Amino acid sequence: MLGASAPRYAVVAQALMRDIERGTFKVGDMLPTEADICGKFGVSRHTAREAIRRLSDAGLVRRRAGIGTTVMARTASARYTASVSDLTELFVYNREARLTILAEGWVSVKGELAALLPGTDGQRWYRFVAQRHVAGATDPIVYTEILVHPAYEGIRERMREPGAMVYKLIEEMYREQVVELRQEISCLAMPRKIAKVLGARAGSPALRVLRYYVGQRDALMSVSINTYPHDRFNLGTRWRLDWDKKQS
Amino acid sequence: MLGASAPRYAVVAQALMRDIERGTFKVGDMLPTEADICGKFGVSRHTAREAIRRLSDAGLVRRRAGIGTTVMARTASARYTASVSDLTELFVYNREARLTILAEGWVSVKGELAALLPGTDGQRWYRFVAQRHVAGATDPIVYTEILVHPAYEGIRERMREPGAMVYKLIEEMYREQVVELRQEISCLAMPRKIAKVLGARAGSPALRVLRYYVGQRDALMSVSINTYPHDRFNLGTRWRLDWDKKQS
DNA sequence: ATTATCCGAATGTCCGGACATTATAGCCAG
DNA sequence: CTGGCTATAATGTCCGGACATTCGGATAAT
Repeated sequence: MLGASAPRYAVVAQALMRDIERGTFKVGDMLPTEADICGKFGVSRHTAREAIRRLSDAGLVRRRAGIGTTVMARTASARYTASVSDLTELFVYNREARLTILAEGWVSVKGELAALLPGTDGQRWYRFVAQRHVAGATDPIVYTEILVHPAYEGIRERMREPGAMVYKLIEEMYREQVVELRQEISCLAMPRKIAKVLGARAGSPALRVLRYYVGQRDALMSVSINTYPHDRFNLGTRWRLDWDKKQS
Repeated sequence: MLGASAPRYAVVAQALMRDIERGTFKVGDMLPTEADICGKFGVSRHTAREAIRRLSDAGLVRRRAGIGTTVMARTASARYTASVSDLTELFVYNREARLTILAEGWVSVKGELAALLPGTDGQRWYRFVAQRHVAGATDPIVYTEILVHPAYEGIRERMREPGAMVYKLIEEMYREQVVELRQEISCLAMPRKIAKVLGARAGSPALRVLRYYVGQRDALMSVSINTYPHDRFNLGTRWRLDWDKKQS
């Protein structure tokens, strides 16, 4: 399995992983303590810790001071991950596109809207109706409806600045980070009203992208409803395999 | 910055990070050696290593035996990442959907197809035309055209097995892993031919999902072209913020 | 019965030292 | 000038020990 010259901690880690995979230590069980491992393998505590650290890095175990080491997973699951350094990278053309606000104001969350905003029934959110278009192009590339939680209504003063992005403004003005972005993509026939704004044919294929901006403790901060004409949308994602969370 | 009770290695790590961010150590520069850090901060080598390990885990530096520690980035870039344990999770309904092959055979890569398969002009690939449908439903949920590199043609023998997935078969039969999946989503009017198979209206909104399965050394292993009717597609992705590659 | 305190067990932090491995640079012989 | 050897410097591995911190449970006090 491992070469003769493999470091001792690697040998110990390998053995422990094998035991976890075989079920000798089941998920939820406690791994032997560091002292036990030192004794069983005849290594120093430093080496035992180095081995356990590997398991921890791989997400196989969880360590807690005063408690011990708990087995969390049976195998070091290889995962496919996609990653961007900035959310704007997800928005294809949006980065260089300019936002033009068509209308704005307070709305009560009810009916159709309440279905979109879970757990906010009855609240009043601030809404922007806007479009984005790139310099030079005649038609906009997206029609967007942006809903902002009342706690962050202050951003409305700066939404007309060039390059304004809702989540960036919230992070700047309120020092609260967007911790999660949920994105849902579906497809529909271009509604007549939106078609007019976008200069597209009503009924032609269109993409609907829902984006939920979520902060700490699952707090919903903002939602945007984006409608793209079929000829102005293309979303690419690269999913790469990595089992070790390190190894850039 | 750090509390009075912060561990020493954390203090050292913080100081080093600050120096990197301020440009005292620029990207490409060598970080001081472990011995230097021991001296400058008055800590043991173990503590210095623990501190540097933090930087390494954060992707800020790269360590090489015999060389030293090189600065790789100025800031521990917070990244938004999405992750799945299995590629099938990306395919929404596909997991429980059954594949039915409508046609198969060898095709020469040229013209329209060559534009889709970069650098394979003139090769002969194996092609499946298929559909997937879930038990109970009358109409299929997706029309799919699967192209397989000639090196993996052997999978055709097992493609009719229930639950067959191209990339799983390649991994099983050829012991080569799919290291990367590139996915491109766009939108189009449902083509007449496909509409017939799917039981959808020609010209109605449809989603086109292109998937490139890539192995080691950027080797293109398989490509699939999927067409979904608008009412049978919904793609959700969760992007989470994490600056430390650990911290499950 | 409830609360407070103490103790033991486990991981976390930190020190000192020793030798192994890896890569560079420079010297030297061919 | 080229090839190989060696010295050197850096990180990697490993040991031993010590004390700190954290947590759960047992014990004692209310």
